[in-house]
Amino acid sequence: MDVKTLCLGLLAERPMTGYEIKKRFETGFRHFFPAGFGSIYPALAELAQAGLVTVESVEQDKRPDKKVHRVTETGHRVLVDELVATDPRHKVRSEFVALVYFAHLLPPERVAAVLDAMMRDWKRVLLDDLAQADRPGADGACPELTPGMRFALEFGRTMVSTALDYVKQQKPQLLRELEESSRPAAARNARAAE
Amino acid sequence: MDVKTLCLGLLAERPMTGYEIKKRFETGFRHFFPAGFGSIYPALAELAQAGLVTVESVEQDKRPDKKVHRVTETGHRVLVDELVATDPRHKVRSEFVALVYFAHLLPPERVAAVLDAMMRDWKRVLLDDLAQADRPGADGACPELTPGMRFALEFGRTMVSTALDYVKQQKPQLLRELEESSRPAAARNARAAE
DNA sequence: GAAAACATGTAAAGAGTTACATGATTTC
DNA sequence: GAAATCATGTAACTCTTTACATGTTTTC
Repeated sequence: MDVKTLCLGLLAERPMTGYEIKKRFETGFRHFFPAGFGSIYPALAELAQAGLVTVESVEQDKRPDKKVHRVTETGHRVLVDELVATDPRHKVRSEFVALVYFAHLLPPERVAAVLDAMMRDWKRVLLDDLAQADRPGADGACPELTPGMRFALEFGRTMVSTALDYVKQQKPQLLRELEESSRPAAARNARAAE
Repeated sequence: MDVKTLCLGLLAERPMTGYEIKKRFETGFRHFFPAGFGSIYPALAELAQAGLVTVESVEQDKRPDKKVHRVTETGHRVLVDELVATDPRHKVRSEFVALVYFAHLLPPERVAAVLDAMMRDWKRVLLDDLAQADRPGADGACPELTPGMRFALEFGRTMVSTALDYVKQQKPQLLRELEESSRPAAARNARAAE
């Protein structure tokens, strides 16, 4: 499954512009399928070329035309086929965890900064992105959430808060242990320098 | 950060062959940074060419030569620089959550199968991969775990079991709700067919 | 007799990220 | 005066995935 299929799925809810789709990816999608303009606009162009969506240009003054995309019948059929054929995978790629894994190679202050930065990020995701997604009428939200959407949203919240709690709780112990194992080395270095 | 840096970091523990590195990626790394032969072998070749590791060929009969990789002094410096400069990110890409998000477009049996497949997968990760990683002396495990490694491992366990628990707990409700919202449609269709 | 473990790689295709390119309006 | 919102896109780069290619030994 790629960004193209996700766009098609979002458009099945209601017609949208690329810009609106981007907003949907940010709120409530970011935590399980990140995508930016650089992948969304080309995806929409391909969908249009394949006849899976139609594009209607809406003029605006002092702005580029809005391009409203609508799923065609073929598009809907292709979407369902694609979804049925997709294997459920779940991949994590975390520079954060990798950095912690190699924490023994880093200065403890840097490790502390890494943990803090990640916690800040997750807090923002919880408060800004995921909190918005179920307010009907909120910007970038879906008018009415299906059971699957609620499941996905709640899954995201659960995972992000679990991650946040884990880091918050383990941080003091990690830093203590790192300093304990680096202090003897510092002592050795000091002796060697004499 | 890419597979190259991760390989360099693993080699900083002790010299290894590509095959051994692959095993390390499978046990205890898979949950936060997946990589296969297709990315590991080219990464090792690049590290060697850049002088960050040396390669020693060890003859074996009836098998291709083992190639043992060792980090050079330059390699170690480059590794630390790279780690210090890396921003902590944490990305999830989940076809699984996407499928659930679009569950209303799928037959409920398919949704049930998707949930079951994912739970099976996560159970295997917990029992096969993550369970091995801290047994010192176990195959593909690190001789002695640093505080950071323990943190990363426990983080993985926490996240995977949280995901598993969430799906296990929410599955009945999701399926019930999906069938409730599809049954009216079936009724409509039946009426329309008369 | 089949499957898994051991052991290395290449090549092409597919996908996503980042930076570039433009520009008015509104809000802080 | 700066930053965010609205609104579109392209192009180059980087990276990963998948399939190909080969072959023995050990375990079930």
